[in-house]
Amino acid sequence: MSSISRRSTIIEVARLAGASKTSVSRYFGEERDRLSPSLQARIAHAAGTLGYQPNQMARGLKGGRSKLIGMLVADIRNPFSVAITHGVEQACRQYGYSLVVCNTDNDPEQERQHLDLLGAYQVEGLVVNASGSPERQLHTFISQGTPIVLLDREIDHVEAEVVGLDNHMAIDMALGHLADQGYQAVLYVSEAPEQSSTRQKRLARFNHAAEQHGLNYATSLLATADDTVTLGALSDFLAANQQHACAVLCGNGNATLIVTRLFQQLGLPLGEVGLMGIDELDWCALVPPGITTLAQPTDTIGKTAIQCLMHRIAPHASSMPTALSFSPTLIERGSTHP
Amino acid sequence: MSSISRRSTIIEVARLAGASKTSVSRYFGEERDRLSPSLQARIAHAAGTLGYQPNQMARGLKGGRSKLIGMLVADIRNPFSVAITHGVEQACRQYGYSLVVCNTDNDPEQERQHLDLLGAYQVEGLVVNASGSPERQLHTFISQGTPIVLLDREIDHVEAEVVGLDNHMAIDMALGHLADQGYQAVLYVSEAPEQSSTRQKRLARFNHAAEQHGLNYATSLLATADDTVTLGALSDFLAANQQHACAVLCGNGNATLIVTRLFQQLGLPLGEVGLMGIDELDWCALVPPGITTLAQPTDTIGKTAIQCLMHRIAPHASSMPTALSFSPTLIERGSTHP
DNA sequence: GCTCAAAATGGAACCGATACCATTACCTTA
DNA sequence: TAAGGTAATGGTATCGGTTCCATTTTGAGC
Repeated sequence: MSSISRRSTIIEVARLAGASKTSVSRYFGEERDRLSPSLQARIAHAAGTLGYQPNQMARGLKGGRSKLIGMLVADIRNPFSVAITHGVEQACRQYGYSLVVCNTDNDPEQERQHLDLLGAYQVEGLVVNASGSPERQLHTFISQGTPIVLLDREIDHVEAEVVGLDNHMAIDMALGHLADQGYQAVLYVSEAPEQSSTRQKRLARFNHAAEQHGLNYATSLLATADDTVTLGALSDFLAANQQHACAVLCGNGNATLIVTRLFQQLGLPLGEVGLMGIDELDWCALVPPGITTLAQPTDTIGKTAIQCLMHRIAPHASSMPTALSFSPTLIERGSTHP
Repeated sequence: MSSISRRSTIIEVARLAGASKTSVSRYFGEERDRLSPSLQARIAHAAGTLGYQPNQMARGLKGGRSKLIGMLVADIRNPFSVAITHGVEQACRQYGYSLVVCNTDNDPEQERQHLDLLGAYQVEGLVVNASGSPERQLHTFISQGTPIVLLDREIDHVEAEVVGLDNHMAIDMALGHLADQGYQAVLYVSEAPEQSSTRQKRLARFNHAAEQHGLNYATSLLATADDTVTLGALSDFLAANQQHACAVLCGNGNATLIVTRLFQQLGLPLGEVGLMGIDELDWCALVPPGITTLAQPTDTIGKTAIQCLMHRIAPHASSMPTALSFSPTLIERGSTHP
C-alpha cells in the first residue's frame, strides 16, 4: 500500500525518456528551446509519469543559484511587518524566487543565528528589517556578493538601499493635519528609538516641525513593559496645556495601541483630545469615533524592496526602481475632530 | 576593497587545518567527539580564520536531511495565523530546524505551487493549514515518507494528526457563558464553511448546543466581499427576537471584526445586544465596553504541531504529545453584560 | 551530391558536503 | 613481546543536478 517511494531523479526520467541527463536538465532549465520538439515531448511525458520535480538542493549546489531570498523581520507579530512581508513574498514569487522569513523577536542573538542560517542556505539576496546592528555579518554577505536591501530601518555602516516610508513627509503631514484641525499642543509618543533609524528620524523631524508650526510640544518614549511612565507623561502634558487644544501623535502602530488604552484608562474624550497614529490598523475605524491614521503603502514597499534586489542580482533583467521612499495616505477619522 | 571572496568550503578548511575533509565534516556534524582535542582545536581555528560555515544545500543533498520544515498558511494576514506561525517557528528552532513559511492567500493554485516548491527543497516535515484540498499532493509527500501535521483544519482523506482548538468545547463554553449572562437568542456568524473543517464543526456544534440550551438561534454566513447580507441577517434576527435578550457569537477573529463594524453601523449598544468572538485580538479590549472572547492557546498549538512532526521524523528522539485539541480561555468583557 | 556551419544531443567533470570502509596509532592484556 | 581491540583519521564513492566540451544530425548553399 503506502510503500515509501523515493522522489524520482533526473536519471530515471532520462532513462524513461531515452535521453541523457543533460537533455532533461536542459528541459527543466533555461535551455528548453535547444531541444527538438520530439525530445521535449518525450521528456515531458516521462517526467509526468514519474511525477518528477528537480531537486533544488542539488540545483543550488552546482550553480550557487538557490532561488531563495532571505528576509529578516524584527517582529512578525506587528501587523505592519506582516503586511510588508506579504508584499515581499508576492514579489519574490513573481520573479521565480522563494522567500525564507526569519523572525528575530527583536533579539540580536536570534538575528545572528538566522543570518548564519540564511548564509548556509545560500540565499541569493537578503531583505533586512533588523533591530540590532549585525554589521559584521551583513558585510560578510556583501563581500560574498549577496545583495542586501534594508527595509524601513537603516543600519550604520551598511551601504545598501533603504526602502520605506518618507518619514519627513509623514511627520509633516501629521502635524499639518493636526494644526489644520486646530490643535495647538502635540505630544509625540514613540517606542525606544535606539535601535531604529526610522524612529529616530520621526522623532527628530517631529521636534523640528512642531517648533516650526509654533506648537507646544513634548515627546514621550514607551518603556518596554510598563505603560505608567507614558501615562504620567500624558497626564502631565495635558495638565500643562489645559488652555490649549491638545493632541497625541503616535509614532507607529504599537504606540497607537498603547496610547488608545491610556486614553480609555484616563477617560479622555477622543477628538476633544486629538489622537493620530502612523500605521493603519484593522481596528482604527472601530474605536469610536475612529482613529485618524497615516497608512503606509506596504505592498509597494515590499515590492520595491524585491525589485531592488532583483536589479542587483540580475542588472539586465530588472530595472532599478526610481523611488525608495514612499508617501503615506491620510485616513481621517473622528479622533482628530475637536 | 570589496573584492568578492567566495564562501569558503570544507576543503579549504581541511587544507588549512592539515586534516581531511572527513574530519572537518565530523567536526561540524554529530561526531565531533570522535576527534582528538588537538585536531578539534586545529579545525576550530582554521574554520574561524576562514569564516567557514557548512553549505546546507550540499549537506541536504547527500543525506536527504535538509533540516527544513515547510509550513502552508491559508492567510498570513490573519493575526491568529501569525500567532500560530510564531509558535511553530520557535519550536522548529528549538529542534534545530528552520521553517519555510508559504502563504497561500486561500488560493488553491498558490497552494499547489507552494507544495511543489517545498517538495523541491526537500522539507523533512510539513505543517499544513490549507484552504483547498490538495489531497493529491499531500499524498505524494506522505508516500515519500515526509510526515505531515494538519493545523486547525483537517483535510478529507489525508491521514495525519490535526492540532488545534477543541471546537466543541469552545462552542459549549461560549453558549454557556451567553446563557449564564441571560441572553436568550443567539446569532452565530461564520465565514464560509466549505473549505474549513473547523468552521463546519463549530457551526454544527452551535446548532446542536443552542438547541439544547433552549435558545432561539440562527446562523449567518459572511459573503466574501459584501457585508450587507450579514447586516440584513443581523437586523432580521434582532427584529424577530425583540422580546428576547439577543447576542451574536462570531466564529473567528475576522467575523468579530466585521460584526463589530456592523454593530456600529446599526448603532447597537454593545452589551445590551451581546457580542462574543472566538479568537482574542489586540483591540478587543479597546472597543468600549470591551469585547468578550475565547482566546486560543496559539503558542501551545504551534509547539504541539512541531512536536508531533518531530516525533514522526525521529520517533526515538522526541515523544508524541498527549493532547492535540486544546481548550480556549474565556476573556470576559463588557460586551456580554446586558 | 558534397561541404560546412549550425542545431541537437550526449559524456563526464564538478559543486560541497556525507558516509562507508580502510588504514594507522595507541593501549591492554595474556 | 606479540596479539587483538579500540580510538583516531583518511580515502573515495556518492547525492542530483549543471555545465563545458565533444560528438552526431540536420539543413542550407553551391
